[in-house]
Amino acid sequence: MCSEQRPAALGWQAIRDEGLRRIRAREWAPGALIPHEAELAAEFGCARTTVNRALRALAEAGFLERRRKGGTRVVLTPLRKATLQIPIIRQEVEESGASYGYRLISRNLGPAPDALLQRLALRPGTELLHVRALHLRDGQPHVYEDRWLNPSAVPEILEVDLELISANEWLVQNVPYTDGELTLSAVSATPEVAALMGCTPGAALFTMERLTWKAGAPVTLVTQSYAPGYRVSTSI
Amino acid sequence: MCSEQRPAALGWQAIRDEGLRRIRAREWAPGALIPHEAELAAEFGCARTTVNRALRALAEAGFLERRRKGGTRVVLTPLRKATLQIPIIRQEVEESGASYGYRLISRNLGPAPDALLQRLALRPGTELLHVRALHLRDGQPHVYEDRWLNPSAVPEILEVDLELISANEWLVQNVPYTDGELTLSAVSATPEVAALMGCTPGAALFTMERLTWKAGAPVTLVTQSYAPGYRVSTSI
DNA sequence: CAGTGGTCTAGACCACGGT
DNA sequence: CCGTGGTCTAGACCACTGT
Repeated sequence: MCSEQRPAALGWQAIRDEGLRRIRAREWAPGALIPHEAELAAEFGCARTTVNRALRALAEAGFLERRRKGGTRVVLTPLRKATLQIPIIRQEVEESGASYGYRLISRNLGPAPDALLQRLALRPGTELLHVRALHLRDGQPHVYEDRWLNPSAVPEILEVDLELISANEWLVQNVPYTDGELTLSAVSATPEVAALMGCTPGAALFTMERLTWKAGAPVTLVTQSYAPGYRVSTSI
Repeated sequence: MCSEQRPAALGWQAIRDEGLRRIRAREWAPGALIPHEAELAAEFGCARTTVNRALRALAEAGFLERRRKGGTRVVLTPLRKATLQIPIIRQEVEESGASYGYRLISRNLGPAPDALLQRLALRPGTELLHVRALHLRDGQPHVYEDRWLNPSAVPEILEVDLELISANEWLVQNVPYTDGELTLSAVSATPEVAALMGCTPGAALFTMERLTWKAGAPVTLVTQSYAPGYRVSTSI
């Protein structure tokens, strides 16, 4: 009946899945090169673009490593990746139906510790703005925040009334684009933090540290410690 | 000189950046619809495919929400996403130049607590394999692991000698594909765990809990608590 | 039903980076 | 140099879903 029958069109997801199967089955061995895009396109009977899309997805998921001219290799150590959403604390609190509050504890402009400046790649003696604050949830301490800001990267921050808006929100709304680094850890509450948070000294606090850069200059280093019992979930 | 001059070709990244700028500048207001792909393609003088690529990137990054027929909206709550790599403990240890060791603490097959079974959506009375183990780094306790396995999902696990290979590695190598859920928290070391880990009771332990599913059936629920001081970093 | 995003194609050019 | 992946194009058809 039909003379010019095309092979059933494979979607890029099908090709991705088949690639994943081959990786898992060791048909594509760890560390080994896999066929070129063109070759796979011929095998699967689709356009190279489609293969590209599939292999790109596998690379983003951490299964493959791709280099121009170098070809595509199966990653030796298949680290799984999880994407976790970094909440804006106010929104996270309000969306859970609780009321949000913010309390500034201290705000100081002055020379920062040398160890910190070294980490930020700043000259010794540079002045930073040091801000400590508490995020409240239904009036109870929810997150303790310790933040260093670099006025030479964001001079406007010195004019902001940090009693009214948290540095976090001001930055999100006013600093164009930042790349940075996120570090997660568990920290024991110091006596001082325990007093502020209303928890027992030594309690285990889930802690996120964010270091952000704007055009090569450090903008802020913030450490946020959540009240005991906080959990963050994501699907993998 | 040149008669048919094309406008300078914009890469999809440039369009993505311009889109991000408009979102940040509120030119595309939170919650509002943005122009169709075709419209933007006309504006930027490129193919719709290119616009699609850019908007898809912004959607994956969490700034936009897209629906067929519904159009593309700016997300109301711009949660930033971070992807973190879930290490295979053995590899993480060995790559840092340390030696890796694994010690099985206990292995019991029997009825599981009802609360746990409820969480796994299993019938009360179901038997699970309960495995506790220690991952060692240079002979020192590094991670305490408490794991529940569902033999009805992976019956082969009952035949595996868990003294020789950690359940984690066996699963990675033998269970085809799993989706699941990852939960991060900070936990205080119980006296028993502290004794096993060689740390002080109450110490803050960074803890990852993973619940994985295979075709609708729960495979394993594992809680891994890292020795004090552990940090996990990622770029954002 | 109709509008919007999702995807595929065939071809082309380019950028990177091993050899 | 030259092979490989990265990307763009113009057009097409499809899938989902709001009206």
